[in-house]
Amino acid sequence: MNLLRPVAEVAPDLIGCLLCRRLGSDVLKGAIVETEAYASHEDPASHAHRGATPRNRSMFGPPGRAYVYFIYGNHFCLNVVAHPEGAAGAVLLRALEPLEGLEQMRALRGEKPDRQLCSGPGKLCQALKITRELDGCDLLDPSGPLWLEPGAAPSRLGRGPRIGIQKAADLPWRFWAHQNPHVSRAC
DNA sequence: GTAGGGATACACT
DNA sequence: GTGTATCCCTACT
Repeated sequence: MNLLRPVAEVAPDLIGCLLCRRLGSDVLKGAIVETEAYASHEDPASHAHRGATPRNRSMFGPPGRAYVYFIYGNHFCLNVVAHPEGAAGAVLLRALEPLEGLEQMRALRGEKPDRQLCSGPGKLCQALKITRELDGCDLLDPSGPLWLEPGAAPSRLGRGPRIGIQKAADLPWRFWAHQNPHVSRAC
């Protein structure tokens, strides 16, 4: 995975990759089924739009790191930092298909149908116990607490506008695995 | 459909 | 330092 590319190219490539989380002696795994790209200052919906701040500093750091932020007083969102040299950007992970460690996920999320364990950016962070402590951690290090592994790309990708934003809502920078029941919403 | 929640950024003293 | 508008959501009705 080459993360030194524009986020709009990296985001679709991350679909199908595995997100792995180490919790004690257990490893939780899920396949990424939905992402959104957030670019730099040219993207008004991106946190990086108005320059670096203490909150978004991870977006300006090296690609391959995690950018975790707190939103709406309740939820965390996990991004993969990716951008060309000198820019900033991140790919928001919006949904996972749970593969391993479902017992742990249910314990963290409460008893829910499997397809609701990770079908949203806040949900997947809760299911994998992702908090701001993981902000800035190296996702390319399999010995760390959180990392990415290559996976099988789906045969078909869906593509459309991003969710929940006001600005640049027409850019088709949301990507998902076509007809996968674990995406946050059908399209 | 809408209530709820807390952090953040920025414009003002 | 204080006030306030905004925010990439979830869970409930």
